[in-house]
Order: sequence, then structure tokens, then C-alpha cells
Amino acid sequence: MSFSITEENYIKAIFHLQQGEGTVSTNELAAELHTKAASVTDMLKKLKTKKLLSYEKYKGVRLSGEGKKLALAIVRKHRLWEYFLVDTLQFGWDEVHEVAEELEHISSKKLVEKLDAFLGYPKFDPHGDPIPDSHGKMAVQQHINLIDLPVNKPAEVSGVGSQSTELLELLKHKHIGIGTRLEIKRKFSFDNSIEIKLKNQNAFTISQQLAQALFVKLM
Amino acid sequence: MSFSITEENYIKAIFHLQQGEGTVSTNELAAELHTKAASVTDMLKKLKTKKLLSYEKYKGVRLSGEGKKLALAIVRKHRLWEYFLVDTLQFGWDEVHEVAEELEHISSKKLVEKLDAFLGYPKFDPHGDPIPDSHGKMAVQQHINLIDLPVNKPAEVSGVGSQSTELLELLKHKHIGIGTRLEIKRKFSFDNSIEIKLKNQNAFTISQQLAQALFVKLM
DNA sequence: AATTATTTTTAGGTAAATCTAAAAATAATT
DNA sequence: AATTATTTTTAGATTTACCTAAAAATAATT
Repeated sequence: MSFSITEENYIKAIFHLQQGEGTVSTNELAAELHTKAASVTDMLKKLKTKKLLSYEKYKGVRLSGEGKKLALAIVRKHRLWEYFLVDTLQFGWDEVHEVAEELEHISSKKLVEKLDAFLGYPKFDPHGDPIPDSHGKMAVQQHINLIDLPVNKPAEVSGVGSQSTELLELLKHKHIGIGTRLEIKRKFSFDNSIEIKLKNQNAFTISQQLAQALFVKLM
Repeated sequence: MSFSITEENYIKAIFHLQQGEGTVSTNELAAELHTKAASVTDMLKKLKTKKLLSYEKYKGVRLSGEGKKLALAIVRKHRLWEYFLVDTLQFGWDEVHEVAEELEHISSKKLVEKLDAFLGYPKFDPHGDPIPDSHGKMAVQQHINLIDLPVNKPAEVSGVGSQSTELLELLKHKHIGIGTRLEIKRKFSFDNSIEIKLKNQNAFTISQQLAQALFVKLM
């Protein structure tokens, strides 16, 4: 069975909002997809007949096994293409998301497998997110939220919590990217801001919001 | 201005049927696109308002300057992706068309330019068709470098890149001259040597330097 | 518990791209 | 030139994905 780009985008959005388990509401989906609740209801009925999800009126929605499988296949393509764009074509890691949103809908299975092999079966994309393998399995991220990093523990930035251009702009300005080495020097409980020190640089403070948007791995 | 995949496919089909000059009929287009004449008429009206073509009722269509520009951009993407699939991902040259039909609609201009650079600005795709450059110019085919000849395409030696006695000595020894019929059986990326087969003879390999000094025309 | 607020669904409509069937224009043939 | 055949266009429907506005269900608050 094959699915339209729109259908695939719904499945992907539900997968992201579901995160592990739980149920997703119509309004949440409408917001995520920049559409209206009425449109979402229509599409959920349709996707239900295609057995990609379970849906009861007013009860929210969750992906079926089939739905999860499809979602993982799309995520796999998205992240492999991001890896390709950065690693092979020398894109900046902050400019690949939009392009990958288009490339993830290319249907050829053989293409995905050959691309994966060419890239050397990478396990994480340029934002630090794990790439599902051809069976849908992905590596567990030993990433912790920067806000939870203990003071004076050296760590390396390994992922970002969102792809918003606003966040990427701020990170660029602060010279923070995937792979940046840093440690926390102080935590201020007044506003939950933290003072961090990048390797070979002076310390500066960042907001709680920014810290929560960054993931690091201990070294 | 941006165009739907369907619109792009119409423009591409008209471009192919037009071939150089001339006008394209509604029925020809319907056949090419596996659709019905009535649908074609509708779309032609629409594309006319977008100034991609000139169209008068019952008189057929031809692309405008803008239309040709768009067609060349799509052809460029199609052929670059085909080259990528064969050259980088090791697809067979006979299995890339369908995939390229999807990839040619990816919109990012930056992606196309970076892909072109990564591939080394190839001039011909794996089928021997010329790849338009970023300005829409493409090489004229009847005199291509042997190094750019696709595998298994019969060709005839039509020129040499130098008149040095060293080259001519080598050519004499290999029994290669103007008018010699040959085709490439394999390309070896290790040293860019190629295995060629002369008509009615066994195959043998020649160096990159020699291949670059020979021009052939497709037959 | 009753009322108010929010969320979700239904009902009815629009735009894009397609279709079939019938009408109009052009081309071919006697 | 008149008739027949072919091509092309119009007219009216269908499907997908979306919308607005109103109704129905659920949740929150007094």
C-alpha cells in the first residue's frame, strides 16, 4: 500500500507527539501540522480505514503497529538524508531540515538501503538524533538534558530539542553546535539560568529555555 | 513562483515532445502523460495564465522562455540525480529512471548546486544525455570525451585530443583510429581506467589519460 | 450539579486535478 | 464542396485535502 505525502506527514506528526506511549489529541495535531481541527478529524477517519492508527471519536488517536512501522521508515529516511546533506554535500547542520522534509517522501526502498550503505550505516543524524535501521531499531541516546548536567562535569553537545530557526539562530550566535565541548560552572535558582564555559572560552550564562533545548553526553 | 509536481510534469512533457522547435498537440500530451485530452486542455489554460507557454485553442502549445527555463531546470535535476544514483550509489544505469522521476521535483536550488559540485560537474548522464548546467546550457552531444561515454553505449571514435607522436604511437599499437567502433564495458574508480571493447575484438583496459584524449560520437 | 468554557465533530463548500459524455472546430475523404 | 472522421474543447462530476460555521461532546468552574 502506498500513502500520500499528506498522509505520511500526519503519521510522522502523530509519532512525534506520541513519543513512546500516550494518546494524541485533535488540537495538538492541528497545531503541529498548521491546519485546523476539522481537517484533522477528516484525515483521522481516513487513516483509520487504512489501519494505520486507532481512533475513537473524542478519544484521541494512537498509531497501530503498521502506523509505527511507517513512521519509523519516514524518520529513517529523514535522518539519513540529513546525514547525507551534511556529511557528503557539506551543508551546515542548521540548514538541512527543510530539504530533508521533502526528501523523506521519496519512495524507493532500494534508494534508502543504498544510501545507508554509502554513508556507512550512521547511527545518529547531525542533530544527534538516532537513525532507525532497516528494521526500525535505533540506538538509545545516552543524551541528558543540559539542565540536568552536574556542575563541572565536562560534556559534549550531542543534540538539540527543536529545529526552529529561532533556536538555531541563537546557537549560531553563541557558537554552540553539535560536538561543542562545555561544562556548567554555576546554576542560578532565581531564574534557573546556568553559567556555562565552552572549551577555551570565557564563561557566560544562558537561559533555562536554551538549556532545556540542548542535549549533551558526558565524556 | 512555485509549481506543483503535476505542473512540472506537464512542462517537462511539452519540452520533450517539442524537441527544439515545433508545436505540441493536446492528444500527444495526453498520451505522453497517460491522461485524457480534456484534462490536458484544463491544465494548458492554467499554465498559460502562469506564462509558462503560449496556447491558442485548437492550435497546440509551445513553451515560453520561462517555460523552457523551468523545463531545463527539471531536466538538469533529473539527470544529475541519475548520475548520482549510478556513480555514487552503484545503481544499474537501467534502474534509475523511476527514482529520478521523483527526485527531480525536490525544490532546493542549493541542493542541486551542491550535488553538481560533489559529482564533479558531469556533462552527461548515465544514458549519454547531456546535463544542462546551472544556466540551462548543455553540451552538444556528437563529440563527447570517451571518459564521459556511458557503459555499454556503442560509439565511434571521432577525434583525438592531441597530435603528439606519443599518443599516436599508442593508438596505433591498440589498433584505435578515427572511425573505430567501440563501447565501454566497465569503469574502475580506483584509477579511472576503463575497459573497452572494440567491435569484433576482446575487451581490454585503457588508462584515464588515454580515455581523456579520445573523442567519440554516439551511434 | 449546573453552568460555562473548551475541544471535537458534523455539515456544507472550495480549489486542484482528474474523469466521461456531448458539442464544437478542424482535418481528411469521397 | 459536402460529408465523414478526428481532434479538441466545454460542461458537469468526482476525489483529495483543505476551509468556516454551527452543533455536539467533554472538561472545568462556580
